[in-house]
Amino acid sequence: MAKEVKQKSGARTVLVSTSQRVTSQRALILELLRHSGEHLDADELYRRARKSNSRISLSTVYRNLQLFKKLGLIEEHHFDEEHHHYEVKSGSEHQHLLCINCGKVVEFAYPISRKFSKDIGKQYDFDITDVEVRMTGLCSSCRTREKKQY
Amino acid sequence: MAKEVKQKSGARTVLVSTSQRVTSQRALILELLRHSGEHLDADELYRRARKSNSRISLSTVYRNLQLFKKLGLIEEHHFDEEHHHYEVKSGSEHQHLLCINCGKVVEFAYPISRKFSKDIGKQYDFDITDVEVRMTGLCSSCRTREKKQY
DNA sequence: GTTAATGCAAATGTTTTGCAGTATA
DNA sequence: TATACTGCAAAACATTTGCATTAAC
Repeated sequence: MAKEVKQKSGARTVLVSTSQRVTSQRALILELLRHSGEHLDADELYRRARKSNSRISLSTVYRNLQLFKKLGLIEEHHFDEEHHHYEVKSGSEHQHLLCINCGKVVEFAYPISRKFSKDIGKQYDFDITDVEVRMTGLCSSCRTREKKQY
Repeated sequence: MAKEVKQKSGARTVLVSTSQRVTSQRALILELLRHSGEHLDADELYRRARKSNSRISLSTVYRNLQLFKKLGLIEEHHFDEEHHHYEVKSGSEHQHLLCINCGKVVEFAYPISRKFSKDIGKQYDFDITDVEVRMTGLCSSCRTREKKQY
């Protein structure tokens, strides 16, 4: 199991220790994920990466996102039905609040989840490794112009 | 906003009241969703539907799943990255426990979520309509043959 | 120098769409 | 009978893969 790593140098360590190569593309993708507060999808990441490296390919982005996920460097979220979104693992548990209208994502801390997951795990005989809480609704700005159209 | 409907006749009412037609395909799809305890994906639903109606098309399945979702008759889940899974709305809050190895899904009740979502909603000025808790881990049977391969 | 990683293009798999025909209201 | 719904085939979309080239070790 890959250990949790949060720092730039940490990511390098993980790559080296699992005998993967530290390429400029990997460094760039991690850099972009780390510095954007948002949750990026593969395509957005690709678009931004091209600004620094115009020859980078979308498959490289996909391949490395998979790798980083496997190594535990990033987390994957399924906010909407279209794309996956990625963010670097922060270490601290955090959950998501999602506006169904504008798609805004807010993170919040949910400290009880640890005790709670222990209980549920015991009850159903599951060895729980991850808890995700997602709340959806209308954010304040969308609420003011209160029209949800289908 | 569509009102919550749980019964067969209820679904018909919703369709009629929104001036949609009650077709045999729609009845069949709802029937299948209602009677399988599992969370089906579009393709599985299609496969099962063909047993009763061999001429039904996959696009009809997709189109109607979208419609039912919009009408609030069913819920959509993104358990894995490949497909969406659907289940009829039960009314009662329930959350999911997911085995990362075999994909088994267990539902459990999480009663605190209502109070909790109220707090979070107030804090971030969100009007929260839906809470989803998803825990992932290893189920007991997968745990016994403890090999997670990548 | 070896071998893993890349870029490209082509393939895959899921979901959507246009349109002519069919069935519901 | 009017028109919403269906089935089909083709399109669109995200994601993956094969392979020759390039770069990290």
